[in-house]
Amino acid sequence: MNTQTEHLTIQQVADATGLTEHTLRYYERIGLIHPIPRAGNTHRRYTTDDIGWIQFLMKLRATGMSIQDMQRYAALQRQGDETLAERVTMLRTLEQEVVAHMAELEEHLKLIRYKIDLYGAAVEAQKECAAP
Amino acid sequence: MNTQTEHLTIQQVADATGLTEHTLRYYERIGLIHPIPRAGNTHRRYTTDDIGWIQFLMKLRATGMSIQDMQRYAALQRQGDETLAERVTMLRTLEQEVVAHMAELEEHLKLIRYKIDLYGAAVEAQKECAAP
DNA sequence: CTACATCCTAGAGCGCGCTCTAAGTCAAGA
DNA sequence: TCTTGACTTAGAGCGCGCTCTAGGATGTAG
Repeated sequence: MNTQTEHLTIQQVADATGLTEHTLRYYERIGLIHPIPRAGNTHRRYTTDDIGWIQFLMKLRATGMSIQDMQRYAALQRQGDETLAERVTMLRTLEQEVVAHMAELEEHLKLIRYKIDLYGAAVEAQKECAAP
Repeated sequence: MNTQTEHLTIQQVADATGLTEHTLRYYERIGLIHPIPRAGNTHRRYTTDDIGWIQFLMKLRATGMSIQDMQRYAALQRQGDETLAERVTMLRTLEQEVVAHMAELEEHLKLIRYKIDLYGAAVEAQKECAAP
């Protein structure tokens, strides 16, 4: 299951994920990321698995999941398999929220496009009137 | 073009739109809503047109447009027809952003569903093992 | 050994979008 | 006349999700 191959610095992980070093430390502090083992008891050494988890976190964020819910999810994840059912429940809830959000966006997109067409035509008309 | 029929109190507008009175005053203060005329020089009296505009604002917000951009849009709107072209440009930009955002959500939705299926199956397997 | 980059922690600060407070005005009804 | 309650303003406060600072420790190349 684990494919921990490298020992990556925080900078490398920042580059790989697009998060800043600040944010990576912050995520660890608030429990979104497990306590990263240290080289010489100070400098963090991440694994490629950690990058995978961080990228998953970023996807959860991008769907609109709150930090609080992500903390809950991360805590469950760390507790192991007996929390699978609860995690599935969380994901199902998220799925429904995302679907609803997309439907709302779709709806608003229609209005935006309607206005673009309407105003776009008016702009064309303005140009004609301005012409000799 | 205008269909101003009623003179509505701020409370009625709050009820009609779902915004709070606080937020309505805030939106007016920062220029998202034009200065609402007053009854007896104090109490605001909205029109049904105002409600339409506010509902449009709420849709812009729901698409993710920032307050700053909405201020710009509202200012253009008040300047009149010669700003139509610029407003169309803003709407086109917004359209693209919404489309991109929806594509991202769609992508993440796939992952969420994949995990639901995967973990869901694992949960079923757990139940079977627990059974006599 | 020195210089320099990189990393560390704890905690303060920030931008956004509201949300609420305090103190006061005003109008209508008992 | 008095009370009640809806409304007003200016400005403070808040929750979120980072983002940055200060001050210090550590690792690596020359």
